[in-house]
Amino acid sequence: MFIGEYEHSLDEKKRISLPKSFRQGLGKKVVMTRGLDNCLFVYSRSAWEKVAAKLQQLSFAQADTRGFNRFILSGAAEVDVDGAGRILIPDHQKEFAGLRKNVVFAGVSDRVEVWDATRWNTYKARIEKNADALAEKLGEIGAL
Amino acid sequence: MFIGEYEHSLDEKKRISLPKSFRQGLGKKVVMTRGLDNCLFVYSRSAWEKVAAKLQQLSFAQADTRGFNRFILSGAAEVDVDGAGRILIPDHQKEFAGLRKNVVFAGVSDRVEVWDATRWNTYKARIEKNADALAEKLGEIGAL
DNA sequence: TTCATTAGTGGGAAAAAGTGGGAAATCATA
DNA sequence: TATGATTTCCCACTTTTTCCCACTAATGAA
Repeated sequence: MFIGEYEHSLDEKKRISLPKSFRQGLGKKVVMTRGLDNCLFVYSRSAWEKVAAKLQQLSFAQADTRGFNRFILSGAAEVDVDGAGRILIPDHQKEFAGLRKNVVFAGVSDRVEVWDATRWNTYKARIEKNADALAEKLGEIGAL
Repeated sequence: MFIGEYEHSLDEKKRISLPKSFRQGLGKKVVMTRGLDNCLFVYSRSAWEKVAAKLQQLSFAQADTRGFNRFILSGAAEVDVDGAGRILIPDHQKEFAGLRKNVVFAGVSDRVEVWDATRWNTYKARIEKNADALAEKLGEIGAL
């Protein structure tokens, strides 16, 4: 269970250190994928295998499942964690998530999300503002 | 399981190096076929045999499955990987996929796709735009 | 306060991946 | 058989990646 928010910086070699508290849960090899709202998702290898197994059941005959597979799989990357606890962000993912120097790691239950700090702050401001309203909605459907 | 996106360049001799991370999974001989959406599919020999077996199960009675068989099979070629990890793209496939100098390799489950970089970027922009709809689908199959 | 420890960061050197091009070998054509 | 074109093999250059070490700021204990 990953929780918490950490801001780290991406260096010129596109390396970034994982927050210490996430390292054990993620292991020495992680899989990063394109996520929603322009962030990246980071999974441990075992968590990723569950996702991958489901995707393999989809056929390539339909255009939308082809697109779906390409979005998830070609947008993913298996990444090694180096001796200092850092990972290397692939170019296409850096671009997708609009990462600049300041990057936020956010723990969200079974995955870690990677955000550009500016985008994160904008997004966070919005959800903080709407938190009360969201809570009411969730209450109505019996989630809380 | 192939994942990730890599951009390499096709040289004047129509050679192109396979991304390092795909080489082991593909082996020393690969099968390339016409793919869907104007890209090429690259399979390892063993993965290709599974695809071929599935195609053989399709009936010859219907005109469209005959056509599909021809599309895949007649456009296929077995290609050797050279000492530097490069393959030679046959002329008709180069033309089919509209490959110019910049070429993208995309790992998609059991196959590697080969795209002209420009076409890929256009296609990718489209699927990224539809990410929300795709995400709902992901939710349905319980993958995320 | 001082010292030791550790997380995060930066940079240099070695290694490897990707790329280009020449020479030998092969094939086709006259 | 001779000639030219194409293919194959090999070597070399350049850029990128990897590995390792070192610095700094923060933390906590003595």
